[in-house]
Amino acid sequence: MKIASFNINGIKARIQALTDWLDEAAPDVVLLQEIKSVDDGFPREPFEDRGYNVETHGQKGFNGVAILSKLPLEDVRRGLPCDDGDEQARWIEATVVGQRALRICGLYLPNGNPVEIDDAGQPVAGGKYAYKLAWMERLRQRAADLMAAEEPALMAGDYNIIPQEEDAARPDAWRDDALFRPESRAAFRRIVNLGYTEAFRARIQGPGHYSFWDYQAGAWNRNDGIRIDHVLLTPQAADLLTDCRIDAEIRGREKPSDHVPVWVELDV
DNA sequence: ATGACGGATTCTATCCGA
Repeated sequence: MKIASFNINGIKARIQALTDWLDEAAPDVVLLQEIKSVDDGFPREPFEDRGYNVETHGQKGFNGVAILSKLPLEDVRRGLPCDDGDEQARWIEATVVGQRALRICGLYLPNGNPVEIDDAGQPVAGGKYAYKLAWMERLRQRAADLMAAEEPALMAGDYNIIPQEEDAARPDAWRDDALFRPESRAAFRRIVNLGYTEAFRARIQGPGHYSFWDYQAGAWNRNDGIRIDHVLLTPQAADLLTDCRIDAEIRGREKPSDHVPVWVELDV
């Protein structure tokens, strides 16, 4: 089963690029981020015509996540638990019903910029950086519950985290950014250290592998990228991992997203 | 260099992203 994550930066603007990629890559499941659409405005037909079931968790203008699946989806849940009235649509999960049940979670982790830190080094309450770190703590709690279930499950999406220096072409340019700050990377490690396998690094080592290139300043042509889209696997899912790739080349096509898909193949 | 580029809504301006 081929499962992909793709931050498409606006579903309505990406119909052609997304359907072209779907026809070539033929993923069984796609976790989409930044659909930038309300549920009723999501263009379902191009995907249903290709045999995908569609589940969305959208909001007006920004954010929004969705699942496309050729297999049936059950027990769809929207939003992280204990979200305390979080209005931002950043989490959707469901069970893919195949020969073996697989729990899949799609996430769009907050960017967190600008970084606001007080004199004691604490994130300023109400700021975007504090929101990012609080969201990551809620994610950690959900990740711990998933781990405790001891079943095949994955959490994939735009984590807005550069895990290591090798995951940025110019790490020094990101040193004080919310994507690379020590607090952000530590929060990411607290999740991975619950026992998750970061699929890409389980398969491929070394620098030069990116999933995002800014639209500005010719970042793609200079390969000035960062790797911020990740797939985390429970041990029971990691046992099934046979491949993980980043489809970087589609960044050079017409009207691309600024992110590219990352996908895993699971022997299920 | 509080810039650029691109998508969306508030739409010939502004907000947001990374």
